[in-house]
Amino acid sequence: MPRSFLVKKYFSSKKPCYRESLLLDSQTAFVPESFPRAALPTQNHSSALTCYPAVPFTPLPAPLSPIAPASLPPSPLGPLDLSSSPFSSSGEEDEDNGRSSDPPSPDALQAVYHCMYCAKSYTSLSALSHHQTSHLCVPSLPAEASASRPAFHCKHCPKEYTSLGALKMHIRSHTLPCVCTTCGKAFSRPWLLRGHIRTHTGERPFACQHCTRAFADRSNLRAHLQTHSEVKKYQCGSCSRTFSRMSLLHKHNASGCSSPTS
DNA sequence: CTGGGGAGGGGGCCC
DNA sequence: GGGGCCCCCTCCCCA
Repeated sequence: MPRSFLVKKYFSSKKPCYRESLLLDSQTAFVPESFPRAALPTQNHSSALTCYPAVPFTPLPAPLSPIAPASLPPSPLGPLDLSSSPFSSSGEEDEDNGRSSDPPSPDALQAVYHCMYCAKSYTSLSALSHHQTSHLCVPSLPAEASASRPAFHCKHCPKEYTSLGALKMHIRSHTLPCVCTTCGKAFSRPWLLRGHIRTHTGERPFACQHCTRAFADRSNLRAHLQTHSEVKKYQCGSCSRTFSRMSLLHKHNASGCSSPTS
């Protein structure tokens, strides 16, 4: 059984902002100044299913603009909340589906239209309408608001979605159409299969710039990069100790954090 | 017990 | 609308 069907995420209170987290992870926050930025490979591993090219690593050219790690506010739950830094003022990084390349949020302008689900305000009705649709996939909708929305139910599990596309995507996790020709293991998406195939081929296209290690998975490289950082991404709210992984923080908390704040 | 690597899944964004 | 890709997250296992 897929592991993710067993346990859902511990902390999902904040909607992830990928644009923001990408900025933090790969550009600024979690790489101490003593380390240059990691060279994450660009999107050139898409052909792993059919061939296994040697992937060159092109260091990202963006300069370091580090946020002083020592000044990071403690965050008892999950990642350090760097969104509260001066680089992301309230409302500036709108959670408008992560499309932060758009003009600044209307929050900074004269807001006229207020969202009925949250505190956001917009200067145009269209912007408000677009924003409010983002609430319609949230299970905690007001009943009267969700009652008129179509619901697509998964026939394999109790989950339901507001769009057929989302449901189809979910159903793939049940049907597992991507099958490894080597071992027969099935996956929901092709890129998952590609990552799995690397376990057979030994391909490790994601190399650490700080040591000789290489990884088959970008997420694992990212986690590994945390080990090179003196200030880890996840911080205990009680003892301010930092950890490279959320799971380590969970273990730390589960074992009973008795360390006084130092 | 802790830290880290390996493997994998889900949701979301972009093209 | 679908596919590709990304990020976040989790669990398992081992040193």
